[in-house]
Amino acid sequence: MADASGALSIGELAALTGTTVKTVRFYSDRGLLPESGRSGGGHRRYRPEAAARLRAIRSLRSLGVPVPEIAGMLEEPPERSADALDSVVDRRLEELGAQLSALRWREAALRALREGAPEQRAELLGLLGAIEVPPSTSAIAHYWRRLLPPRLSARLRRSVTEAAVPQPPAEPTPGQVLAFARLHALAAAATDGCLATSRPSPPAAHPDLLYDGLHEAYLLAEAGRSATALDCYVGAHARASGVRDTPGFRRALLPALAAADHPVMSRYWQLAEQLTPPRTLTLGAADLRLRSALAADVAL
Amino acid sequence: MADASGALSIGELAALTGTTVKTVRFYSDRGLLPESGRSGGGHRRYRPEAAARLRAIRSLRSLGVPVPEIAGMLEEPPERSADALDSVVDRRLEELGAQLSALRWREAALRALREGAPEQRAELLGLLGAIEVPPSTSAIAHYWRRLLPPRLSARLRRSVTEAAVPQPPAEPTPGQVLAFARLHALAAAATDGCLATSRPSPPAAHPDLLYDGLHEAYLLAEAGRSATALDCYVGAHARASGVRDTPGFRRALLPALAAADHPVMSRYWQLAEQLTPPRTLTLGAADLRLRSALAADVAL
DNA sequence: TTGCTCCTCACGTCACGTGAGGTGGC
DNA sequence: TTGCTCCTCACGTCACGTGAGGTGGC
Repeated sequence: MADASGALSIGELAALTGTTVKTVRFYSDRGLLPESGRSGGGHRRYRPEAAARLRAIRSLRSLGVPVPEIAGMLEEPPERSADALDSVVDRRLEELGAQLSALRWREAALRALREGAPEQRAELLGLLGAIEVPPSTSAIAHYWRRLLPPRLSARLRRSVTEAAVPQPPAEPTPGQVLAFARLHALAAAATDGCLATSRPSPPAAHPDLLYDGLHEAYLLAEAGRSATALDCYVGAHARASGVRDTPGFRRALLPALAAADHPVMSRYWQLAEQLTPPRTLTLGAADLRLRSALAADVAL
Repeated sequence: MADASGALSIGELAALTGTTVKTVRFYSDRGLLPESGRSGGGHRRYRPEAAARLRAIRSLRSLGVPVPEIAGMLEEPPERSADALDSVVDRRLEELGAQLSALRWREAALRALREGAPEQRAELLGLLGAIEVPPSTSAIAHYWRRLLPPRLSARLRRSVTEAAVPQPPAEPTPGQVLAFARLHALAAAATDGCLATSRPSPPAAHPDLLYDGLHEAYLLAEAGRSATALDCYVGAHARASGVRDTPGFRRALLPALAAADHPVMSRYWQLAEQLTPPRTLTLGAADLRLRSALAADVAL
């Protein structure tokens, strides 16, 4: 029981707030909870206001705010305390967002592992273990940077890479985690292996002309403007080679594109599609669509 | 470089697998990664197979499997290893589920705090800090168990409590977290305060008859069978008092119910509704609907 | 005097990372 | 001999919980 002056012992304070003596001692030693003094025998004494302060500390702790941050907050003068709380809460929300996406990714990865056939497990474990949690696209982006023509401008190198590298979804399905892991493995193998020489398109004399034109063609194709898109697509290839778009060029273009194809690329786009939001074309799918349009056009 | 026999030094093994020497040493000391021996100077040596084992360990770690569990798995004989992996993965998925719901709850709680007006912050912090993360319904269930008539059978006590206590949602909105926190505070205040004597219904001579009948009436009301529901509702009250359902009883029932009302209860149901799935009636809403039906019936 | 509370170390948790201080191996 | 690798302690992380061994206070 509190004495006549209202001072509390550590046990009373703990009981009053539903914590433990050990916890109160811990905060006291860290300076979060000032003692009003010590008794003759060295026992801590607290003022009644300490209960409210302790409850506030415990509330913040239950929301995951670390002890040093709480200490910093409590040191602020009263007029700054609202702002201090705000910034602590905002920081916590950011951290929580990152933790949540990491856990969601892990959960989907574990499900992918469980859903796999027993004899696949070892392979799956290797694939899944090779990606970070949460995942990083840097290996895939690096793969693209090496794949693009060396003479491509930095601007196009950046924008093509951005368009070609799928973003890991915030709430991935097991299949998407697996697709991402396979993409990662594909990129890693190509980067430090012999496949680094494969190219998504035939070598072009003027890569900037080619990629700027392709970009426009893909946008037109996605917007459903097939005829204009095809002209733009062929025109880009023609300009890149320094020639004009003629029926003969169109006939020759198709086998030239097919010759530059690499099986790894179709695999890449197939995986990337699984990571792409619905109703959005990957670059690979857009290219494929334009090549069919070209084939139909040439066949006329 | 590995020597003629293929043995690896700790640094080679680390480089080969993309880990650090410190990490390899750690697993070695824990017995997860057997050394093939030591060199004259005490340097660890590893067989080439150690790389695959180390990669498997790192994969499992990246999925959050604790080191002792990995150690247990690796000690299993090969024919049990698939099962061992399964059970490790299942256990991890369970833990992850619990962690995810705790984090989602925390996130919503922090958002609720941020969305509140500055002058409310202290009160909100107190409310939110009083509930566990993830939340427990036990305080609210306890409130109900004390609230129900002492002579009610254990069966009905359980089923009424189950129906009256809302389940915390798996993906709560900030508003829902706040509603749950307020319910919790309401229950806690009533349990250890003077409000524990408030009753949701007038004292009944035969509480089992009353609650069984009310349960049926609520189900009928929820199914849209209003007329039958009203008869059932009034009948339950009549039987519980040992009388028959007459026009006079109906006229007297309405004020009797109103007299037994308590403002805390309407607050309770208002909060509970925010935690109830859409298109589902709370007991309170069902009761209210039946009382309006009774009022309309009496007014005829 | 008997319980109960309270005190101060010291250690454990989990998976390593970071030195310190010293040595092996090409 | 010079770098580089490797060795073994020992300590730090985070927020307490768990004793041990001793004492205050009614």
